[in-house]
Amino acid sequence: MLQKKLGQRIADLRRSMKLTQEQFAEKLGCSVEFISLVERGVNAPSVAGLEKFAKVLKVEVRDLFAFEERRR
Amino acid sequence: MLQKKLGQRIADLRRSMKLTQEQFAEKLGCSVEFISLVERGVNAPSVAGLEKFAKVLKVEVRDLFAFEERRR
DNA sequence: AACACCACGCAGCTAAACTACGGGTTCAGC
DNA sequence: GCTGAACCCGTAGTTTAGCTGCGTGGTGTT
Repeated sequence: MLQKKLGQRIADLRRSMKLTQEQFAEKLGCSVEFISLVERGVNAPSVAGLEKFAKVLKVEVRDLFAFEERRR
Repeated sequence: MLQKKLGQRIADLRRSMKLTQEQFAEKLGCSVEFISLVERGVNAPSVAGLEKFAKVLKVEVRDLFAFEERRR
């Protein structure tokens, strides 16, 4: 379930950067297929991978999990 | 590098809950050795693992990465 | 028609997540 | 100065899942 939300979040961030999955994959140095898996929540990147994702998306790692309740 | 900080953070949270590594492992349903590896930054838990860690530590997943610069 | 973007299944490799055992250190208390 | 609790750390092993590649097919747009 976490993976699904994480994927959604990543897809949203990618789109907000106006990147296609292919361009995103190139910047990340990984395959397009993997991006697809991650965004659909089938797979989740490793912690090392999260670091790369965050870097390309220009956010902090913890922001990738910022879908959790926006309390306060 | 991320793993090291993550491990530190997890160790801190565990101690603040007054748990030994052994008690922590039991609650998590994993081995003590793995806890040690994670806290020292040798290994990082999978995303599914992060979910469990967060649950036991009673924090959100993103709080596990809340060591990043407290800027602004 | 053709192309861009993406979902999705299948099959595979390999790195790393995770376990088990055993020895060694530090520190507190008795 | 022994004992036990809590932890580090090395080695070696199993299994999972992170990640790739290829191929198909769908939708929308020009």
